[in-house]
Amino acid sequence: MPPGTVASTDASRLKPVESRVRTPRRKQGTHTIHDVAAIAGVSSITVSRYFNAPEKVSASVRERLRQIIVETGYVPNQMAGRLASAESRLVGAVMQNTASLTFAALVKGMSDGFDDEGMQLLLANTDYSDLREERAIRSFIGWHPSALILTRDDHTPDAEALLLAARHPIVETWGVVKDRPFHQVGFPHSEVGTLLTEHFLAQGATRIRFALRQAPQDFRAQQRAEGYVQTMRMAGLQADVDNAQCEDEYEAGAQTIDRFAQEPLAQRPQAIIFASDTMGVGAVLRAPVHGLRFPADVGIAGFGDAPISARLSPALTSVRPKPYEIGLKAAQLIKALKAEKRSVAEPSTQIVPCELIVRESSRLQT
Amino acid sequence: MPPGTVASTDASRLKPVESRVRTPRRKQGTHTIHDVAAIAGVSSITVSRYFNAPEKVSASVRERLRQIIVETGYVPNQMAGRLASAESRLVGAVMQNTASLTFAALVKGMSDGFDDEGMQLLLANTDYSDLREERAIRSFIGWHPSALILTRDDHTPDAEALLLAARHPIVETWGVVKDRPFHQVGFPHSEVGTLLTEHFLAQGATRIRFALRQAPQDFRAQQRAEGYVQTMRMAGLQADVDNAQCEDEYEAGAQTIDRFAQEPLAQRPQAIIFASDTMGVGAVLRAPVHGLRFPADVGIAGFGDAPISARLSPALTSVRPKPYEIGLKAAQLIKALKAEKRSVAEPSTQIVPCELIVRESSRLQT
DNA sequence: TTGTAGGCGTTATCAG
DNA sequence: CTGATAACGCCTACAA
Repeated sequence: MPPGTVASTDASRLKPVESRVRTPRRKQGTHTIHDVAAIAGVSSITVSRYFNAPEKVSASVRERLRQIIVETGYVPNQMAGRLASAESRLVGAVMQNTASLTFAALVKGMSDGFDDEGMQLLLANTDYSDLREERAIRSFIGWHPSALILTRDDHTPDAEALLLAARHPIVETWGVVKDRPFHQVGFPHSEVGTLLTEHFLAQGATRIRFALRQAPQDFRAQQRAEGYVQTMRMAGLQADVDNAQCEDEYEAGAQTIDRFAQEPLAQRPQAIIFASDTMGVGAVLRAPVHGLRFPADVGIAGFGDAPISARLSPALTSVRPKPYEIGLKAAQLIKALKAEKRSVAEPSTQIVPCELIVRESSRLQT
Repeated sequence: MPPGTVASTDASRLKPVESRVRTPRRKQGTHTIHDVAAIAGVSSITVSRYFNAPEKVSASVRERLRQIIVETGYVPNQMAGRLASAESRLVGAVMQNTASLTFAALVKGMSDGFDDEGMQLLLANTDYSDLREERAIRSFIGWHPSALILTRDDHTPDAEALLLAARHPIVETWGVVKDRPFHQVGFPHSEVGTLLTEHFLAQGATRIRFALRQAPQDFRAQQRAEGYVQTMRMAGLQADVDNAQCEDEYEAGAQTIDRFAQEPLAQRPQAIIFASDTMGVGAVLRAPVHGLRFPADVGIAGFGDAPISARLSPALTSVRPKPYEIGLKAAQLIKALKAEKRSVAEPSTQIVPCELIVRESSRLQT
């Protein structure tokens, strides 16, 4: 029935004829599925099937549609399609700091993971603010996403409630902690502290320091420190956490070394674990000022495996996380859940372990 | 009218009662605007106005709705809203390599720029492939985005055609080149080559080399080299482009220095411009092997102002691009275009200039 | 393999 | 300031 025509049923006759007064709202310039169908002389559902289940369309019709679609440049309207099917194929990802290499790699992993399947990634940045995270979650929920990917586990109470009420999978990535009601992909950050502490313990060190930068938002660094503290305690040794109060991370590492240089030789730690490679690099670059050499004067190590770490002298021992793999696995998990339709049931935990990369900086000469 | 009830107008009586045969498709569990309206005893359009134009709703109704919305946890379905209003509030961003710091900063700028306004960012990664870019553009177009942000200007012919036919703003970012039919925000990469070349020319250098890494995808580095070549020609000097054939960028810079060290003193250039800071850093870290010192033996400079560049010895002279600002300005441009509704008309070009950061590595001692 | 009818949840339009 | 009605463009359910 072409637009503008009114079906003349008995019912329509009951009303005055001015019933067709509304002006149509159709945006001009874009073709609809009906246009394509009309040109091809088929019904619109056939065109729909051409896109969503081509095997159900006969080869001849399929070929005709292919041509018409190329000629007209028709692209199905996702808004309409997703509304009708109640399946958005949109995945919301909420990042703490899009600009950091780690989160950027995470995003790339997700992006690559979703590249097939026609899943699209909705991205939000929060700058470590839980309130901005809540805002982002709220916005995303309006899009009825196929899944939400988060990068922290300490949400605001309102956000947590929203997530618990959600009807789609929630995946918390990067860190992994116990007893969360959502899927998790990543690794426990405390393990990093443990790994590095054990590395030095195994070499016979007893005085090991952990150098942290005061940055309340980065609770992951705090978790790494906790792993260190616990491991030291288990070994019957005293934990020694150095807190640098410095905006700049390189400078924080440098200041840690400045303080170290002031200490009497006998009291100095044999090893320093930096909360991040950035701090470790800052330390390596500052050392010559004090005539210090690593690992001769003190063994050091970091976390993150920054590209520069392997190239410094001394090369910096580090723990390498795998953010790209984590992003990729999160995407794969979501695709698998979607395929199985067991979306929300039994949250799973997937560990993507870090790797200890031992380099010159941590080889204690005992 | 609760679902399932049929209004018994005269018209409905004319048909047999089996008129309500279809099963409703409503997803259970989510509230709709009608539910909220029914509870409040208003019509659904009033609820719509509560969200989109609250000032048009009386204070008393507004307060009642606020409560009901909190209680029910109602969130408007964006899919339906955007379909009806034909305004998606979705912006598609196509990045070449999400994992690089530059693109990550670009994304953060956009994200921050759109944080208000309820605009959402759809992100795609292409790994420098123009075919993947075309795919991403095609997917995004189905979402009828409010704008598309791209990070290259050499699209496939099909992609270019899609973009020209698009009814929303297209913004090409990062690089800026002449005679494009779209908005552009960024800077001409050739200018970077010019800037650095002039920096050395001004210090009296006549033998200046440009060190490039063979990486066909990174056509921006090529553009920087071209700026150098042109500036040298204008100065009546001979261009001298060194091509490193190396996957790793640090190593490429190191190899450039290896080659330099082999050259007879008299023939050596007085300055080397690296296509990127990464190469420059590789050079600085390799120099001690050859007993070379910058700038005493040769002045060097890079591009990108990597965080480490300022902290090396010697500190590396660099040209600092402003990816975050570029992303932010692209977002602001899109918001402005939306406000003015002059979406596609007269493409604009907005230069976000780079900054030359002169450090020790390039101070020629003439 | 193809088609018909109507719903998905919202907003534009027009009327009070 | 509030409401009735009909789009928006596609897809599910059912029918042939």
